[in-house]
Amino acid sequence: MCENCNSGKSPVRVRFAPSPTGYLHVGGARTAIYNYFFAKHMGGTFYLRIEDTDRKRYNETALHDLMRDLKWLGLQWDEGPGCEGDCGPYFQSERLDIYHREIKKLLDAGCAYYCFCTEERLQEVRAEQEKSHVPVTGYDRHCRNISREEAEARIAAGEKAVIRFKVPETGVTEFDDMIRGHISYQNELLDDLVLIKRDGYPTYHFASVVDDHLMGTTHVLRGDEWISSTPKHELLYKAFGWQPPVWCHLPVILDKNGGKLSKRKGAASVGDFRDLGYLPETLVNYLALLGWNPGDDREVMTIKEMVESFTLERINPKSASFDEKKLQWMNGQHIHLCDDAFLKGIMKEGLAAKGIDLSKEPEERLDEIVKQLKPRAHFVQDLADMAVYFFVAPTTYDEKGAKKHFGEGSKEVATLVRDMLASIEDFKTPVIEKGFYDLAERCGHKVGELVGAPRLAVSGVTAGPGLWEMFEIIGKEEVLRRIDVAMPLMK
RNA sequence: GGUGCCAUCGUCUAGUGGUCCAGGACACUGGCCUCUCACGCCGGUAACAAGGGUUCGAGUCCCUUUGGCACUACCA
Repeated sequence: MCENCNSGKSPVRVRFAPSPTGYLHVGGARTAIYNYFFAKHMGGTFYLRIEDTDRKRYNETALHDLMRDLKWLGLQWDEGPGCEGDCGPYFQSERLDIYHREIKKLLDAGCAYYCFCTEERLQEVRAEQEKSHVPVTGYDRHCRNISREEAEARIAAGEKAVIRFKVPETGVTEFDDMIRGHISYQNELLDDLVLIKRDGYPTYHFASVVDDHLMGTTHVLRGDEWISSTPKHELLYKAFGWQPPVWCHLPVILDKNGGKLSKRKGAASVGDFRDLGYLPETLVNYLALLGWNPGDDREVMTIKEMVESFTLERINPKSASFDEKKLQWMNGQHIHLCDDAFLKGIMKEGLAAKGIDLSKEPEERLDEIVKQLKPRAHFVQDLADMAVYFFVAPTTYDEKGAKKHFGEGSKEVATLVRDMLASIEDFKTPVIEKGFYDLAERCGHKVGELVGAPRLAVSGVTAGPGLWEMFEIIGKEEVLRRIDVAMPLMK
């Protein structure tokens, strides 16, 4: 073990310590983001530790997805699974010998004891407490005074036991939280928590304290839900004679209505948002801003910029509501920030998935399409979705648009436009534009009255890039052909 | 029930006793740009939870109330 990891003036070492039981929730993702930002800002180490001590809930797929999602977000860990460092193993299930070694210290020091209470007895105690409305709840310390000798004899005789922490019955446990300040708990309200379970695995409380110390963790940035267990952890550090880390409890992320963000009600995991078409940069940026700000008015930022500005002092204690509208806006902003070549790649993939063959497409034509679509995209798949008609003629026409643009008189207008276009030799944007303006003047229409029907005929929809640009990209012959095809639908 | 945490526009937030009749962003909305839709630009609506203190002065400090959330497992 690397006892020297946390010796002396140790640089920052932080961790993300998920338990592989389900998908990576955005709340968990933000915890990872803050840990990552802090480590990188301080020039420290960000490590990943897998808290797989619950054998019933362990899920192999969850573990795989978790690491995939973290990498997708760009939060590559410096140490952890796949990047062994000096403090491994990074799976708690592989550290059982360590926990047993450490629990012995506590047992020897009289800070922990064996407990033989059955599940049933515990339930009865709990039920009794609930019924009588006693202010102090939790384990009644039934086995607290069984001597070490007696306990070991009973275990040798085949009895099963857990090991509990001997929490002081009086006094106050205090600690400082980086973002909430000073917090204190009366010890009498704390119960003797289980450290080692009946199956020999440690509980979260024990394993995380032992590992955080042994792995040299200097700052613990974790979810709010841990705040009420922190006095227990603090007491554990004290029992071991170890220096506790700097605590930093992060507020929760709520849904639009202030409730829990859950899959049932919509997107809640990193994977959900990826599937929806969000860029990882967007998600990281948005999540980071949910509870933190750089201290100035910047909002759309790159990961590099956020790392540079990140400080714990600027994290908010207040829980925040997730606003997908703003996320959407921000995705558009990040799409603007992407370079065209990258976006072209995404568009090509999307089009290929739609069965469109791009093998004969000149790259310059694809570049031009990306240029036109980029400011209009809010989701990554918008690029391919909006690009389809550049390659395939529409087979249907937007219903509302047809009502508006294929109505009385549209055939006449379309014919005029068609003939004008047919007469253009150099089918380029400025020439097409001039053609429209000249035609408008000639026939006494406004340009606006000339574009609706041709746009719908050629693209099938009413919204999109500038018509002249669109026509140039699609090309003269095809534009004329599409207008001809739609002509019978006009009146 | 107990304990703890939290509390500025609908939402994310700035604000660390005077420079705040509270600033920015999203959303909403009026307008500009314009061949459509976006983008962009200019404007508008909109908040210090309530009540007590402390202070010459409070969004900022203290107390109470209210509300929200978390924990109260041999799950994390």
